[in-house]
Amino acid sequence: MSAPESQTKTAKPEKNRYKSTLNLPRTSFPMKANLLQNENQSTKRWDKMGLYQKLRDAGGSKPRGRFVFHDGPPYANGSIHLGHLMNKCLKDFVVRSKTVMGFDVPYVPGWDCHGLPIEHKVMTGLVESGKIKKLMDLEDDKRRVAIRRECQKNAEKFHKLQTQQMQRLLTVADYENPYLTMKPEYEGAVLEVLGDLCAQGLVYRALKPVHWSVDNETALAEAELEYYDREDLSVFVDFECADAADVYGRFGIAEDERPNTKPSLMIWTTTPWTLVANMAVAVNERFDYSLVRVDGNVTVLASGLVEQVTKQAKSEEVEVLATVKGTELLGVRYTSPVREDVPPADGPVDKAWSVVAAEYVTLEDGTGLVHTATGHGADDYQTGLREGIGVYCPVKGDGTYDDTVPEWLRGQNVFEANEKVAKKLKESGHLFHENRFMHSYPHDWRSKGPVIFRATEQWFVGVDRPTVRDGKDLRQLAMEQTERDVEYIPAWGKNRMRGMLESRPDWCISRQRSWGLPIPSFVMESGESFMTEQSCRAVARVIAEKGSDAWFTMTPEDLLVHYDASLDSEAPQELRDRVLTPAALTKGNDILDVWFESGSSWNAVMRQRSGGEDFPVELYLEGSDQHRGWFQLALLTGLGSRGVAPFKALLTHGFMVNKDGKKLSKSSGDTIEELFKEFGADVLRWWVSSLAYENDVKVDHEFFKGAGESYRKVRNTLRFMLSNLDDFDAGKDAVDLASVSPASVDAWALGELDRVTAEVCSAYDRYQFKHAHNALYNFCNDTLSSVYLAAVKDRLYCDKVDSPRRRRTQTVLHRITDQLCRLLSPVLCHTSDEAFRSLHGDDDACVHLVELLPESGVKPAEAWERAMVARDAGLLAIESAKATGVENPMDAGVVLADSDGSLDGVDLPDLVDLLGVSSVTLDKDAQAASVQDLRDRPRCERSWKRDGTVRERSDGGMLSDRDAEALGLE
RNA sequence: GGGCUCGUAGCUCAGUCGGUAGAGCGCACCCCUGAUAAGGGUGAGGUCACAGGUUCAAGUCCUGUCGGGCCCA
Repeated sequence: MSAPESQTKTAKPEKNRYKSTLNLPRTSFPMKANLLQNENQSTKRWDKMGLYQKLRDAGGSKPRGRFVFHDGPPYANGSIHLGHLMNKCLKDFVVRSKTVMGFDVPYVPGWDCHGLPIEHKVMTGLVESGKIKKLMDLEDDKRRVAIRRECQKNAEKFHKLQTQQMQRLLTVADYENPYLTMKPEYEGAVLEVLGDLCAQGLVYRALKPVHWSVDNETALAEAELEYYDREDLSVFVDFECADAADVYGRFGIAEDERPNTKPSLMIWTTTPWTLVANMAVAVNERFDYSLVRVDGNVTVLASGLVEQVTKQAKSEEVEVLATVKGTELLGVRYTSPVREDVPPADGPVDKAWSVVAAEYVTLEDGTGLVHTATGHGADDYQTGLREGIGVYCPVKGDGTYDDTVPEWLRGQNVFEANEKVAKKLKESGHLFHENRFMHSYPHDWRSKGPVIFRATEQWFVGVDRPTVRDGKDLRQLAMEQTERDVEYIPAWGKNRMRGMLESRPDWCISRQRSWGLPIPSFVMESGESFMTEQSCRAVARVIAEKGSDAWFTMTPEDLLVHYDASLDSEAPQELRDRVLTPAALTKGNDILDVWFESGSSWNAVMRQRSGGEDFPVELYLEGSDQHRGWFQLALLTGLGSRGVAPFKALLTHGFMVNKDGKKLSKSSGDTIEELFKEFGADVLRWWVSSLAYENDVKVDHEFFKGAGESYRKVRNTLRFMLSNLDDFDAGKDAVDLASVSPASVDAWALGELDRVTAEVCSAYDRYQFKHAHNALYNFCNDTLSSVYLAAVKDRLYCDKVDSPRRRRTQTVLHRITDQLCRLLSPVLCHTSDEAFRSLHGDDDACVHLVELLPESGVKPAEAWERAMVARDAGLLAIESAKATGVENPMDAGVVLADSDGSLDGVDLPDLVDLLGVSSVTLDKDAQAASVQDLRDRPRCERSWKRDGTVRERSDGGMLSDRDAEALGLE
C-alpha cells in the first residue's frame, strides 16, 4: 500500500467508534452448511415426527385435493447410481412441489425384485461356492425353492440398501410400506391382471425360438451365454427352384436362350443341421441378384458376392447370365434338398419354401440369400411372423431330432448331424461348396457346451387380437389413447410411443427361470397347457395369501382349491366333465416376464390400496427408455384389463452422459456415496433441479462443484436475511403489510416476491424445475443480494432499532425469507427447513408441513419500473466516475435524469440506498445520469454517508441527522 | 440400417408467432472490509454444428451432411 493511500484510509482515527452502536447482523444459522452431519439430523427429526404420515393425516384438508403419483420400481440389485439420483430427485420434486402448492400427494416407493440379473448372480455364487452340486440332486420344485430363497435374500438386501440411499437423498415417501414385486399381495394382484387378459382373450400359447442349452435342457437368457470360438462346418447349398420357367422369366431370359438345367437359389449356412427345418429363403429387396452359370449349374447369387463365392469354391466356369433387383425374386418357389414335403409347422405353411424379403440380409458373407428356419433363429422367427409362415422345430430338448424329419436323421444329435447333412447334399449334388471355419458361438455359461436356437412353447399377449370387451385390439386401443388421452412431457414422447406401438410384436410373457412369479398354467395328460380367467384367479387367491413359493410347494389340487372347472365355460371339456381332475394335472414350468409384474403395478399398488380411487394415476415419470419398457407394458396391461390407460400423463427424462456427451461408462465417475460425502444431498438435489432433464444430461465432478457454489449463494442470502431478523419478533414488531407504502423499496421487493412466487408455481405446475431453479437463484442473487439487501443494509444497521422504517423492512424481510423457504422446500429440503426453523425460532417447526403464502397484496408504485432503469443508468455513471477519482460510491451523489418527473413516485432515500451512494437528486433537464463528487462534504462517522446533514454532535462525533437521532444525540 | 431426439458464449441453459442473439457461472478489471472462507460494480465473449433451400427477413420453417443419446433391427 502506498503512503498517500494508507493515509486516506487511516484518516478516520476512530473508524470503529460507533460500530458497537450499530444493529449488525447476527445469527446462529451457520455460513458453512455441514450438510453431511446436518442432513442426517434433519432425517432423524422428520422420522421422529413421522413426516410422511403427518402429511397423509393432513391430506383431507388440502385445498387442491389429491394428486396421485406412481413410482416406477427400480431393480433391487446393486447400489443406486447417477441415473437413480436424477430419477429419484425429480420424483421427489414432484411430490414436494405438489404438496407445497396445496395437494395431498401420497407416494409409495417400489422395487422390482424378481428376474434374471438376481437369479444369475445368485447362481454364479452357488456355482463358485460349489453349493450348486447339492442343489442339482434335489427334485425340480425343491431345487427351485432353494434357489428362490437365495434370490429373495439378495433382493431384500438391496431393497434395504437402496431405501437407505434414497432416504439419504432426502426423498419423502412411504418407506415403511413400500411395494415389492415379490410380496404375496403384489403377486396376487399381478395374477389378477393376467386373469383379466385371459378373460379378454388376449393370452395364447405358441412356439418361439429361444437360446437352448442341450446339456441342461433349458432355455437360456442372453446373460447366461458365453461366447467362445468354435470350429464349424459351413455349406453353400443349392435349393432347386420349383418352376424353372418362372425364374428364367423373372430374369428376362428369352425362352430359346434358357439353359435346360433347373436354376437354383444358393444359400450359405453355418448350421447345416437346421436345413431340414428350412421354411423360406430371404433376400434384401434393394440388392442386385445375378443368375449365374457355374460349372454347368445355374444358380442365383447376390451380384456383389458372385466373385467371392465362386473363388472360394475354385469354380472354373463362371458366367453371369442376367441380373435383377431382389424385389423381383419375391415369391419364387423352391424345393428342399433334404426333405420331400413342406414341414408340419405350427402355423400357416402356404408361403413356405418361397423367397421372402428381409432387411437384415447383408453382403458381408454368404450368398445374399439367407436360409430361414423359423424355429431356429430370432431373425428367422420374425420373418416368419411377418410373412405368415409357421414355426417348425423338429429338435427335442435333448438336442436330437424328432420323428417329423426324414428317417435318416431321426434321433440324431443335431451337432453330429452336420456332417451327415453335408454328405447327403454332396451325394444329391446340392452341395456347391463346404469349408470349416472358426467363429464366435454362444455356449451355456454353466455346462460350457454349445447352445442352439430352438422353438419352444411360450405364452404371449396378442396385441392384434380383439378384446372381448369391445372388439378393439390392444394396439388399436394403445394408439387411440396415446393420441387422445395421455399427456406426454415433453410432447415428442407421443411420437416415440406411437412409433414403438406400431412396430411392437406380440408380447412374450413367459420365461423359463426360477426367480419370478409362476404363470399359473397346468399341463393336462394330453400334454396340452391350460389356463383360463377363472383358473388364474383361483391360483391368484392362493398366491396372494401364501406367496409364489406356494406354486412350488403345493399340489395342483391345492393350488386350484378355489376352482371349479364345471363352472368354467372356458375350461377344457375333460376337466369340465370331471374326466380329468386337478389331481391329474401337472404344474407349468414358466414364470412371468418381470415386465408383466412391474407393468401391473397400477393394479397392485394404486388401484388396490385405494379401493379403485387412485386409478388412473396422474403421472408416471421415468427415463425415455421406458417408452418401450414400463410405460408401454403398463399401458398394455391397463388397456387389456380395464380398457383405459393407467396414467394420465407421462414424463420422461434423458440419460446421463459424460462431459463430452458420450455414454457414461459403468466404472467411471463418482459413486453416490462419494457424492453424498463430498457435496451433501441438498447440493445434489440443487444440481438435479438445474438440469434440462428432457435431454441427455452431462455429468462431471466439476458440475457438482458449480452446484455447490450456487447453493452457497442461496444459503448466504438466507443467512443474511436471518441475521438481520435476529432482533425481530414477528408477533410484536411486524407492521401491517397493508401499510407498506407503494413508494418504498419494500413494496418493490414484495412485488418481486409475488412475481417470483407466481413464476415458480407455474414452473412447478409444468414440472419445469429448471425454470424454478433459475427463477429462485436469480431472485436470491439479483433481486435480493445485489439490489434489495444491499439497499436496506443502511437502515437495518443504522436506523434506530425500532424505527418504523426498519421494522417495515424487517417485516418484509421476514415475509420474503418465509416464502423463500417454502418455495425452495421441494428442492433444498434440508436447508429450507433449517432456515425455516431458524426464522421462526422454533425447532419443532417444519417447512414441509406448510403451504406457500398467498400474494402479499401490496402493489408497488408503477414508478419502480422506471426507477430500476434509472438505477442502472446511475450505476454506469458511478462506474465511469471512478476514472475521475470518485472510487467509493459513498463519496458520490448521483443526479438522475427525470424528464417527466415520474421518479417522484418512489421514495428518494430508497433510491439513494439502491445506488449505494450518499445522495440522489432528480433533474428534469438532465439528459443522462451524472455523478457529483462529494468528497469535500463531511462524512458521517457512523453510516459513512455524506448526505449533507453531517455535523459535529454533542459527543464530539461527526454524525448525520439520522445517526444522531438513532443515538439520541442533539 | 430404422424410429424418436439433441447440437446457441469457455461451461450450464433461455430464446414465444420467422423480425437488431439473452441470463447465470467462470474469467478480467475495480470497489467495499459493518454479509468477510462474504458483499457490490463494470467489462470482454457468439459464423446459433455444417451445407443447401423457402422468405423482404431464418437460431427459429424445409432438405441433406456431420457428431451425440435412447429404443429397435
